[in-house]
Amino acid sequence: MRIGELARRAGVSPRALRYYEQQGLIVARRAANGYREYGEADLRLVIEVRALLAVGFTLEDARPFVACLRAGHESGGSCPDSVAVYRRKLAEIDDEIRTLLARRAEVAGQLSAACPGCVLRRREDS
Amino acid sequence: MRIGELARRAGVSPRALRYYEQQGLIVARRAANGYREYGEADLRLVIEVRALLAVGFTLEDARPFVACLRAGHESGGSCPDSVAVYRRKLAEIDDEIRTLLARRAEVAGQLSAACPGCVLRRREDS
DNA sequence: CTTGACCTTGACGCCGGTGTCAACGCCTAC
DNA sequence: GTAGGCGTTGACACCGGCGTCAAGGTCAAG
Repeated sequence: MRIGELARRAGVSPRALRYYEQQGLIVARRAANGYREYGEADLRLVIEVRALLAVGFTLEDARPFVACLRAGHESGGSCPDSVAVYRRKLAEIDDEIRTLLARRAEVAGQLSAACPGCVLRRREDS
Repeated sequence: MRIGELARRAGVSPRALRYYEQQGLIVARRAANGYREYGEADLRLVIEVRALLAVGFTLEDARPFVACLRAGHESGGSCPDSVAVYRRKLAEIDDEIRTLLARRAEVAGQLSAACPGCVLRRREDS
């Protein structure tokens, strides 16, 4: 199938697919006229990438997953490199959550300091 | 004082101060030779802005705080517009935290699905 | 032959807060 | 005079994942 059909089926834009190829993920073979030709397996790759992007992964993060699928594994996350990325991502997310919680506390503190009584309506702000 | 001294005292770069001015915050008066001239009050403004940026506010968010300080209030957060920004920011932060928690759960779920036993070492992943 | 839907590559725009460089002016000290 | 340490404006670079437009090639249907 060509890029338009794959894009429709995967729910992405052709531009995104070309970008993925430019980044070295999901490289298509070319027809005689220069058009990109994709197979069914590529649809799975795109869906995997989109799922990863949706949960905050970068394209760089998605690389091992694509490689894992292309290596024939049923799940993109079942290879050691993918698992490593999973772990790293979990750590990053935890860091961000901690940062946000600290910020939230800081902002809430500033608010209650600048405008006493403004935050009181809630209970668990101690 | 001129821009270099203010920058040193506030712990920011002259470039940042020019940018704040370009954005309409902390506009300096000009000396005869065109140099920016700042007063002590401006130091407080810069410090306020930096404190807000440090907790995730944008320059746009910082605007009411600067206006509040320039209006003579002791705290930049004690004006109604500032309080509104505080509240909005708290809501935004809470949203981000919720999003991150959902992502964390999703990633942890995918990891445990792709690699059963990888996540088991911890207890509170239910 | 022409239309029109599809494809190609290349390149700029976006967002925010700067860093960095260019090319120049001001002012003091030697 | 001149060195050099300050200031000025203007403009490009960055990051990521595309959107969007430009200018053109391909191919099937009418």
